[in-house]
Amino acid sequence: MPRYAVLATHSTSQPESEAGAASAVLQLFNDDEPAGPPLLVFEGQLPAVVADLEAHSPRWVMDSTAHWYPKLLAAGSVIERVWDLSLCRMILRNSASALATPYVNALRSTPPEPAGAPAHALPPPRVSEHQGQLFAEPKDAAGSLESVLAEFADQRAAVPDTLPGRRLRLLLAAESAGALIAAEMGANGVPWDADVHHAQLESELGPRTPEGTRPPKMEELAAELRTLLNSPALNPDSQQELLRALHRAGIEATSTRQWELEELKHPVITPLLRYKKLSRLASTNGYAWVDAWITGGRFRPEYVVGGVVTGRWASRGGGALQIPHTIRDAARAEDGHVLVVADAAQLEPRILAVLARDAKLADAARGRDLYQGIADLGFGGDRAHAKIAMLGAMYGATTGESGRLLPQLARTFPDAVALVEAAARTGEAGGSVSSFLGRGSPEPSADWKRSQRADSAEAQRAADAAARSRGRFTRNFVVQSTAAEWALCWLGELRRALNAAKAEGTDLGQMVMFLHDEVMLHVPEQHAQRAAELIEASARAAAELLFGSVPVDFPVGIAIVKSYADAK
DNA sequence: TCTCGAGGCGCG
DNA sequence: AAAGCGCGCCTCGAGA
Repeated sequence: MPRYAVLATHSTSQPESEAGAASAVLQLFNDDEPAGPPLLVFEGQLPAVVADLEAHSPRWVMDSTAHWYPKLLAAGSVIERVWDLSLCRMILRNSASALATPYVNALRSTPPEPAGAPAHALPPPRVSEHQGQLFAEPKDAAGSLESVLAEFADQRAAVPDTLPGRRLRLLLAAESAGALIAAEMGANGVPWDADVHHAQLESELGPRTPEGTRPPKMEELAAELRTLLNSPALNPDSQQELLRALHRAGIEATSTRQWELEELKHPVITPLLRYKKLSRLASTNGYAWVDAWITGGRFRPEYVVGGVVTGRWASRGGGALQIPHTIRDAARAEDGHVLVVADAAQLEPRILAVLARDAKLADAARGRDLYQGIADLGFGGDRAHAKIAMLGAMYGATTGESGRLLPQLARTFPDAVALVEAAARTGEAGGSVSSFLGRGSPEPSADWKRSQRADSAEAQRAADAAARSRGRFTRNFVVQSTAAEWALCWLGELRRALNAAKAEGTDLGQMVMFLHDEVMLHVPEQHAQRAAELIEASARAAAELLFGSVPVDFPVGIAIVKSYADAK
């Protein structure tokens, strides 16, 4: 009964045999004792070996779930639990809850990873306590057995047996589980009806034209713009040309942003805004997008766990997290199925209520409509103002209506406002803040630190602006990162529940999409209600797992629909 | 010719 | 209605 199954790349100088190269090496552990020698696994045999071992529910240990798991999934092998070294490494690097072991210190002394780089393509630093140095160029991104074993031990040793340590351990487990879910969702994909999408494009843009040419309805609008602006050669895709043409027509715009154009009164504004809308649709989610991303009736994006500093997922390719509402009608359940779409209602202010132990805000958060609750307690029932004030407090708004409403919010919910203000002050001073489970905000960059040593009035203004900007980041970080943890726990609990149901013989369907605080399941029609119940139970379990017993509700809105467009 | 930043806008 | 946070993708155009 192996407790851990460590998966690594088999590195050898031996020439490939007739059977092919050994692609992987497996080391099983009973508790902390190796259960026999490492096991070489040849190309193509790995999924079967994994599936066999999975009967014992080991925790798999691997450098990168994103590297290994898609191959296993493609062969039908599902993993229950994993410890993802790459993801844990990123968390430990920034976490104030991690012990300052040589391993953690070595991580912290490496230069920050380039922002936005693909998580599994980052060069994984190899740390050896014996040599006390980092190897910048690993032989293989999937890791050798020696390095995987060493780093696993290093990572476990970096988590103390304290309350912050136990929370950190939960975070590492949840992040790793997220890697499994992300790979599974990516493999499942959102059921996508290309015909519906094409019909939508045709009605908006007109019939498909050759690549590199303007769709008919955009061409018509472009002609109209040229006439209205008296600019026969205008290319409306060029901001510079467009701005010049607007100025020539006496329109005093400083940019071509939608919101600025909307303020202006001129016959050209309406067709121009229409052109920009269509242009966006055509270029980002047009015919080419369907060609590139819809295969076998599914949209299969790549989710990037750990791709956002706050712990949210990012995505790569297809703009999976930015699917516009206008084309969501193309996300359609297959025959005999429905989409069960659930979203956590006003997640971030509810999280703030817990973080700040703000009893008043917790009162407001009891029930479905938190903003109405805030309005009733502090804004004379004015929901719109309550919402603007709350969002402004979490984002750091200083101007406009949102800024003006902040004092009113602070009077009613002093603890909640004090918490985000304190996070802002910490960030402005160059400090770091943390999520509830211990995901730390990144250190300020070297440029930022340099900016704070201003030697002139002008530089001082820039320094202050940079400080305020970082304050807004850390202010939001505490809320967004903890919300991401709640969502991760929600997904983890839901996955466990779905797998348990499956083990008992009921296939409730697949998780097919995740969007920060929203999850979509593709479910056999007859099980829709049961799936909805599991989603709600998972939300309650997530809050309990994360926070224990707290007086804040985390309601989820659930829609059972055939088309994603009908989800809200 | 290619790369890369800015501007803009889609999502939460 | 936009503003304050976090992202990814597209186009243009400047510069190597």
